Amino acid sequence: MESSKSISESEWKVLEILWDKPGSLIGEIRDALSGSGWSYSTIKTLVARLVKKGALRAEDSPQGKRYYPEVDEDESRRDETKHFLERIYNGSVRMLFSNLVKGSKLSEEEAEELMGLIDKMED
Amino acid sequence: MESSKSISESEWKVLEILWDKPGSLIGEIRDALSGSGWSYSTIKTLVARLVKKGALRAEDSPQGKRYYPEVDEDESRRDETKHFLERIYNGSVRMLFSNLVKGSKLSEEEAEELMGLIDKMED
DNA sequence: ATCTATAGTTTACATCTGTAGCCTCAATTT
DNA sequence: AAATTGAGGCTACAGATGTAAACTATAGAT
Repeated sequence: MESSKSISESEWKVLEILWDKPGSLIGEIRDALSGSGWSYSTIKTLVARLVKKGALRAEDSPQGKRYYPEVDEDESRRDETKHFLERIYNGSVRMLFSNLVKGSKLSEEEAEELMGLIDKMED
Repeated sequence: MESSKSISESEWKVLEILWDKPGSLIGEIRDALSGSGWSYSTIKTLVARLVKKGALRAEDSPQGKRYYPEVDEDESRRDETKHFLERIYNGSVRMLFSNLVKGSKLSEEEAEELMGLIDKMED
């Protein structure tokens, strides 16, 4: 697959909008991001960077450019997840959940059960 | 707790060594990171940045400075995890799980069960 | 005593990220 | 028509990050 460049946290938020409504115009993206606190300029920059990185495709239309995701949502999430797991939990889902379980309201038995299922899930 | 500055991916690898062997000397850190491909200079820079960020404490000793983590391992992992979940899964462990379970060997019932436990675990 | 490897400190430098302004052209409003 | 607003493209600029060299002070090797 296309060795996609890494997507920054801010860019990700923009991408999410396009995953939700592919083909949005820049104005629609801006509307969806009202409340983000970003200036219109910032939003344009983020969109431009995503296009440059190949994560979005811009297509001309009578209403202006329409933007489409070029990367798959689930796959992108999986990539991010994998990277995160490597980074923080040495790639182990078990370690992740064992950490999450600490401070949760699960009983000892439930925790045991959860971990058992996780083990079954992992390769 | 001190609102600790964010720790970069490279810095994290250094921190892990100190979590494993608190009080290590710079040379021991370097040894632990042979194989990382980093130059000694780079390693020194990373350690210095961690000290500056308050994630490590340097303590003089007859053998040279010994470095100690000033941030808790589990807590740091939890912070990173929380941030990751917000970023990618809208803060939902459930959503993360639903992504992870795709392509796993769990049966439908097991998946259900896991899901139940996860729901119980979340706030 | 001298040389050398290591530790400690400072500086460097390109890229990425967050955040935005400026300029121009076209459409819409007054 | 003049003024305002939005789209597109280019430029900016500081802080974070990856990666490391340079310089200095030392302590151990010869």
